[in-house]
Amino acid sequence: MSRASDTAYTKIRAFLLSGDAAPGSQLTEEQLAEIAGVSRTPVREAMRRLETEMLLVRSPSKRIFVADWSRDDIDEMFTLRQMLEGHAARRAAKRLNAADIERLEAVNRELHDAVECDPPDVARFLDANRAFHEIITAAARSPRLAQVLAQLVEQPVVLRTARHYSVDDLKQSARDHDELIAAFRARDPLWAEGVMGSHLRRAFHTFADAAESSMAANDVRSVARDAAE
Amino acid sequence: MSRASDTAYTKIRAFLLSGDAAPGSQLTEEQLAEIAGVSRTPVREAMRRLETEMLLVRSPSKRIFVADWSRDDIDEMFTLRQMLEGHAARRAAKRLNAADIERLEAVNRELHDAVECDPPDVARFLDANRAFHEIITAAARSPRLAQVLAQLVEQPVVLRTARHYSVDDLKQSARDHDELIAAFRARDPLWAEGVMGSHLRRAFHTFADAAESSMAANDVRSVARDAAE
DNA sequence: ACACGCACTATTGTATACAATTTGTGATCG
DNA sequence: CGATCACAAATTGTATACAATAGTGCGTGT
Repeated sequence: MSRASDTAYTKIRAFLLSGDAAPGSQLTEEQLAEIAGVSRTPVREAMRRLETEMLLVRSPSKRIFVADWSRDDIDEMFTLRQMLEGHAARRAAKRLNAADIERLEAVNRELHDAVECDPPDVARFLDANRAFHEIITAAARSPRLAQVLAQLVEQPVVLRTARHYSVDDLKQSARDHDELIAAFRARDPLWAEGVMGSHLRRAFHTFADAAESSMAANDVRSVARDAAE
Repeated sequence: MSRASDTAYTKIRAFLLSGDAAPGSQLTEEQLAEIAGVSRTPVREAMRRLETEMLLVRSPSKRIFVADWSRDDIDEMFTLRQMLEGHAARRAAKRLNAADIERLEAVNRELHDAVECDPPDVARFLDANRAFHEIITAAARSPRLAQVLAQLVEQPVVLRTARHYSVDDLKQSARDHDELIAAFRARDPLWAEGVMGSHLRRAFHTFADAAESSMAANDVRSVARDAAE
């Protein structure tokens, strides 16, 4: 993270996830430069990245605002992820070798541990979860697919989702991973795709249910603030 | 196109498609700045965009090279497009209104005209084709889907593909569009998805066949140069 | 009172100079 | 002869100053 533009990216991203950034509010390059502690030049590069990740949006007159996702946006995100990660799982099933599966199991043991300790360690869960999905994406051996997915898997959403998980949800998530590994061992692409699909779709509903019960209006703003505490 | 960074984007892109840029060759920011006639700052922004579109590639040491697509890359691109545009067609079938369909028909009449005149007007065909697909993508009403697709539909590939089209291929393409419109009129999502799928998959094979027969090695370089004349 | 326009402010866009990093080259030593 | 280190050249990265543009508010004329 030595490069200033990477520093800027990381810090601005952290700022956007911290909850101090109200969705829909305007930001200026200078503000962000101050937050990141670098000049505007690297900030602009970081902004481009955050824009393609849709964490920031630009008005027609080039001013920048904190993204404000509707429930439909989140739905669409999970739908696309299901389609693309399902495809990744299908390809991975044909390509994963014994060593890869070994790594998946190691990561998933870590994930189980994070869930079963008391209290569950959500940060560790998230790390292991991300590693797990990344191994599968990498095994699909499709650079474009990997790139598109990276752009689509907004960690803020994953984070918010995980915060709404009950212990049972977390355990079910770990069991999904177990079953995925089984599908990979069997080299069964359709099994893998199916498990991945229900895994992600359930995640969406966990999020949507929690969001609905914890907010008044039909958007996710209050959830964002809630999750950020 | 007043902004220098947009100018840079357009000009560099044109340069990359012109064939003067040998795939795999290194470029420097300064060279590109000269080509675009602006300073390095806007060039860097343009480069970021071209990088996410995978027209440019960066080495680990941050040097930039003209992208060099393998046959597998192209295959993967069409596969992802089929998946995502199929999804778009499915959604569009449920959302297109009478006016939208009217516009689709107008664009497709234009496309038919471009094909049926002698000799066929490939540039007009490409314009109409792009417009047609964009109407459908827009009708899917999914900003993320639209963004991902825009990134995936590399015009260079579409261009190369179209250059290999015979008159019959062009006519079949126009007929596919006719059938898509019929599916939309019937509001049948699965019909629309199916037609879109075969439409794109056939395009891939037209490209792959032509590429194979017109080159010695197992890559697309010679095709790229050929298409660029 | 309201619309219009004009100046002023805030913000983004571009160029350039300089710093940091990487790569290439050649001399020196084993 | 080959490896390695040091230094030079090429390239990318960052900061800053200035230019262009969009938004804001105030004053004036009707």
